[in-house]
Amino acid sequence: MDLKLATEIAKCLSNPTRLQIMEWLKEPETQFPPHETLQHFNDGVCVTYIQEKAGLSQSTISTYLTNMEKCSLLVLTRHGKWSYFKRNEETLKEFSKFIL
Amino acid sequence: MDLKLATEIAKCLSNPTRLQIMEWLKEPETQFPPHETLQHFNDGVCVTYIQEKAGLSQSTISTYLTNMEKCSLLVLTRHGKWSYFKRNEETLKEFSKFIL
DNA sequence: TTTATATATCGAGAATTATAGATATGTTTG
DNA sequence: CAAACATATCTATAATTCTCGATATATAAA
Repeated sequence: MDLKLATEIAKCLSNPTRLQIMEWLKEPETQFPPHETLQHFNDGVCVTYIQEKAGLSQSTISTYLTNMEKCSLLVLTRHGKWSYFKRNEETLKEFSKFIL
Repeated sequence: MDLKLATEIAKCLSNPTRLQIMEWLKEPETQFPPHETLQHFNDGVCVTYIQEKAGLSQSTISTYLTNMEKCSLLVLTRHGKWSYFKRNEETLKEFSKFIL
């Protein structure tokens, strides 16, 4: 973890909606309805569910999630037409270690 | 630590200069010259030293530090005409706990 | 292979942040 | 008290971010 990456990560966390998404993704089972196709949350939550819960536009949430994935805060897994996002705990630990 | 405060903290950390200041303040002895009046770094580092090292204007650095203190990332102690800033490790730990 | 669905990307205007110079405030020193 | 020094605040402009609607892309269903 270097200064540049840590800055990008902090930028992602510096918006209430994005930070809230990170919190929601700690416990997808209690925060989101189950997915029809996937019977578990192993790969995270689809964009639509996150978008509906956040209440912002589809394009905004998609951009958020893409950027969060680019700095490795989130892991993206595609299944068919769906994109599932989950937290990358390793990055969060490294970021914590960097600032502490 | 709630979402609002955590967002403010992340905002402070989302700028390379501010994040760098937080890193410098981990080891003031190795990063800054000794202060003439204070013989230790117990209360942190004065604004001028930080400003000179960062290379931005006095007003910009003063604003940075004031905001970082407002969200309790830094602790301010005044001695005469000097303002000394040091890290608030407790806040950093709480922030880490919040995101992990 | 047309249509519907899910997500990504583009372009633009509004809102916020970055940063500086000028100036104000408070402290020390002559 | 006047001058010098350290820091804080004000004001303004440049740069960046926020956020959306429109549109593109990719997959699935009819």
